[in-house]
Amino acid sequence: MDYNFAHIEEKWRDYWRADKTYQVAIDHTRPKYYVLDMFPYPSGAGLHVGHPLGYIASDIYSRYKRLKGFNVLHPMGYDAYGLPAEQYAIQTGTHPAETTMKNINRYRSQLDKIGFSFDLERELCTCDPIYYKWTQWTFIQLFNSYYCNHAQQARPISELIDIFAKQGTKNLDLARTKDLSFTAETWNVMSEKEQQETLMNYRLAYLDDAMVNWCPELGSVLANDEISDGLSVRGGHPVERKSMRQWFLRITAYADRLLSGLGTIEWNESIKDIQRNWIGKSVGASLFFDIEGSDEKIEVFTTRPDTIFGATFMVLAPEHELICQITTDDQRADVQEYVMYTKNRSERERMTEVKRVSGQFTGTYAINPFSGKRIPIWVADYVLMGYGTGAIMAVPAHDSRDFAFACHFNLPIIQVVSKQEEPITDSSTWTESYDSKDGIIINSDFINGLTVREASEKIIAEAEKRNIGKGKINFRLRDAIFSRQRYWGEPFPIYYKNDIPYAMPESELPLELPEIDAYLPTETGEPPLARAKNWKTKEGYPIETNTMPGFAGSSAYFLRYMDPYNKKQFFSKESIDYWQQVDLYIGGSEHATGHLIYARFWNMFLFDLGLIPESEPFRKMINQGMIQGRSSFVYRVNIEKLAEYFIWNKIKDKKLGVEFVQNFRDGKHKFDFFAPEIKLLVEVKRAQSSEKDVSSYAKEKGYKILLIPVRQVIEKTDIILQKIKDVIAGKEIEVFEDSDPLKETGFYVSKNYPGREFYTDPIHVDINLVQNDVLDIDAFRKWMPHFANAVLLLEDGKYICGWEVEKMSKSKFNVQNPDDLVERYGADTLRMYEMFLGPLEQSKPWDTQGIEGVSRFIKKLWRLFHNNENEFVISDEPATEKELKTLHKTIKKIDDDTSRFSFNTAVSAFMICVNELTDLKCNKRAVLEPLLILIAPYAPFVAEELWSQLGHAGSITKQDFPKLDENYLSEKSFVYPVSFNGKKRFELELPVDTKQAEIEQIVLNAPEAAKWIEGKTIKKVIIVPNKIINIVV
RNA sequence: GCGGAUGUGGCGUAAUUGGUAGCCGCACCAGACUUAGGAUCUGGUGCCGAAAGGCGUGGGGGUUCGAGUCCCUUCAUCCGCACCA
Repeated sequence: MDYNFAHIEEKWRDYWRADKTYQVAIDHTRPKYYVLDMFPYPSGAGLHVGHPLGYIASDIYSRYKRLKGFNVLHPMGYDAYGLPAEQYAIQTGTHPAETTMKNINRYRSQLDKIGFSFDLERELCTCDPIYYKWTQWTFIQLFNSYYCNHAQQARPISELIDIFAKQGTKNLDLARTKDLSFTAETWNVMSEKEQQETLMNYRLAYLDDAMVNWCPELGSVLANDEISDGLSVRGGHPVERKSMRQWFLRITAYADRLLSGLGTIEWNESIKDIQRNWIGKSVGASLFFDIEGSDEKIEVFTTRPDTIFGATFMVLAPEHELICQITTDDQRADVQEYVMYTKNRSERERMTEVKRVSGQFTGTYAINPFSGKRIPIWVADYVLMGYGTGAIMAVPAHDSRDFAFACHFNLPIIQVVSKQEEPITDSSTWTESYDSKDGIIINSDFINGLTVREASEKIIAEAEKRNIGKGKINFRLRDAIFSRQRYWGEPFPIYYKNDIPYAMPESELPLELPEIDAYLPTETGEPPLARAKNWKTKEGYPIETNTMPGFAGSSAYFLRYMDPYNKKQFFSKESIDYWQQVDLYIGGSEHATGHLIYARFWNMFLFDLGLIPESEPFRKMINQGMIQGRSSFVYRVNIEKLAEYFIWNKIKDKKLGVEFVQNFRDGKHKFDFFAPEIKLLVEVKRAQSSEKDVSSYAKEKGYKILLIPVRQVIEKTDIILQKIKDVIAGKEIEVFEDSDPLKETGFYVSKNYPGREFYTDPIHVDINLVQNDVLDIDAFRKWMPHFANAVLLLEDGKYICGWEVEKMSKSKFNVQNPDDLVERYGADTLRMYEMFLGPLEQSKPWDTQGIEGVSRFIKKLWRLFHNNENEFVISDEPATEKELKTLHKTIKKIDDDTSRFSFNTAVSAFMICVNELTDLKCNKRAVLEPLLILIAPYAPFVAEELWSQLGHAGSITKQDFPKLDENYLSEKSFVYPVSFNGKKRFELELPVDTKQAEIEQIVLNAPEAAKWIEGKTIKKVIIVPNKIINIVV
């Protein structure tokens, strides 16, 4: 047995590199297929076992597609801009590029070990100027574009300038920041500055003042997904709201297309749902309410215009601009106090105190435009300024939040929707609102008797007629803040002339990231780039000092892989025409509301420019599950005591015929067990320190002694018991010495537990076994069967320290490094094991215990080709029917499973196949050659090696997928399960072409059947040919 | 609260249209070989039962000759969003 994976894998890694086996080029004779992984951010911790899961899957699929005759583009690169490198730079002064390159090199070598079939020539890196030139270029295109809602398309801003000059804003429907309305005359007399400011209202990349999440500690603005519970995800620093001038991308212009596009792509429904939710389209109406004693109107957005007659008050968000104006003098102090209170309430408090009702009456009334009733205007922070208009009409009868508010402040509740078939109840006695849209309108004048839907339509039509409102669609999606006050990101190709931002000429790209002396904001709070010397254009104009966020570089990288060295274009027309779009994208679902939305948006924009043929970037996507860390809570167990009890219970259990005394004391010595009849001392020892002492004492007394190193207790119980039996049987034994009892104890020894004492060992325990911080002993024994009969001694019965199962991370000390596994088992084993773990899309805890099975499987495969002396033994004799049946069954199964990404069952099929061939002692070339091709995508190294041993030159990856011959699969007979009343009772083998009537005859007369039929009448016999026989009695 | 997903042996899992529940692997048990090897091989292994047999896919109910699979209901866990009007 000599499967030397280390040697084999090194050999083929070198071969692939030298041969450029995986290099691809445009080839019009073959269909293309583009398989993409989400490229990694190369963190300092290196790759962990969760990373390769998706990469292995995509690699198997790529290799599979190649065998199937496709020209496969399968590239890899690095998402190199990111906060960790910058943080490290701030702390140590190391240039982020240096840290990043170091990490990339580490990642590359780690990936290389696993045997991925990436076209390494196409590797890209987002922080490389030849790459980010095109990130900047795309930004300029966004800056120079506006969005026409009418055409549902991005258009050049130059076109808009012409339109403004001719007709102003008349008849235009544009994506915009604010509603502006001006004539051509007004436009034409505007100054350059005014015109530019106006254009800013329409650009797809624009500047605006915005409340942002400012983190003083990091000196940076953070995206919503970079914040959790009011603290920054990185570092956990407090985050506050602050108004700043920021770059935005007008992603909201694409809200509808981002939503409808989901219908055209093969993505996991749950990801689509997350995106739908994130975009948050609501159809409703915008209605205007008159304010008593004011010329102003309050605009509200509602999805339930049908309930307008039930609106008994209005609520404004505390930031609403009209509050100051409309508050009456006697309420002013209270309202101001309330507004201040909500302002100081942190984001976090607001989130955690959702249930708490608070608000303040302004003293003013509005007029319900339909009922004409006076309704009070309140201020409350359950209304958010960021959604809709920051004002609502409150319908307490049919909205739970309004209901809670009305109850708290004792405001009237009017029912206007009645569930059909239910009597109308007194709404003042309600304990909850009726929010359902299922019902008939009541108490509502001209819409009475209509359904909710009909009433909504009628109200909207009426409002439009009376010019007091209109139908409106609202989105939850916000424009993306695109500025970061950081160093380590793409600089904006923007300069300021008279404070007006202009795009730099494309010919000056890339605008390279300048060197600076420190990676911190300046004293005055300017971003780090403000430290750069001469950060100005040739003409001397200052350049933007913000940099782009992480998602900038990752939003279109998949296009650049198509033509990574093109200096003149983002990508050539030829390459985009050939590669089109990503056919299969594999990555984590955690990017659902970040990267995956931005990439779609970015792609749609490039589509609008006519640069790419598909408006969706990723045709099909698969999200691999998270691999979670295991071992969570750490218990300290007195391992010697544990071993003693364990052995003691075994001895009692086995009834050895000899009485043992527990804890035998003799003078200064204490032994764990003593059998007086045969003078046997048994001592469980952790270390060797006292062994000599003990054994000399035993010798002196004429006792036999069995010293058991602790680790052996658990692992070698049977052997130990055998030893004891031997002694009882009168055989002589020697003192058993273990060379290094401390080295491995059979438990996981935690290096991270600081106060480890001599007698104790921490044991990692599965978190599921811990409830309310206390270990479930019974469950623990089941989990670790070694302890089934042992008494567990936990210190205080409490956990000592622990952490929860969660994503793998370095900080949790449970990172599993794939390198170690490759070193120990080989890359082929790692690859197959990660696939064998379970369905690709499922989250699963990482557990290396099962890897042995896969390792054995590969050795078994090797042994089909080699004898015990490791000589290559392959026969050219024709294969038998049975062997061919096994082969073709496997071809079919692997083809099916691989094509539907069921890699775990494919691995299982390989195991079955190799088991069967081993049983058949098959070493026929005719069977093993096709099998090797089948397995090559899964275990490429060993496949290549055996392929070359079979005498082939060149790589196995260039072969064709074996052809299935169904003839070998056909069976002559079928073993019918025979059931009575649906319960299987016996089996019956019959030729496959047996007629139904004949089957019935045979079954009913079968001797096994008599027992079940006896004394009963047969009601029915169901026969499904070659499936099942069921007899109803 | 809303949306989505998942519940099958001691464990990871399998069962493509409703048709033999538990494939494959781990762990375990028994044995062979062995030096008491982190190697290999053979057999066993859902639960209860000596057996016959019974019970079994989170719980309850239903449809069906037949349900892990379909329907209703309920519980638990995980993920996403979360005062979105």
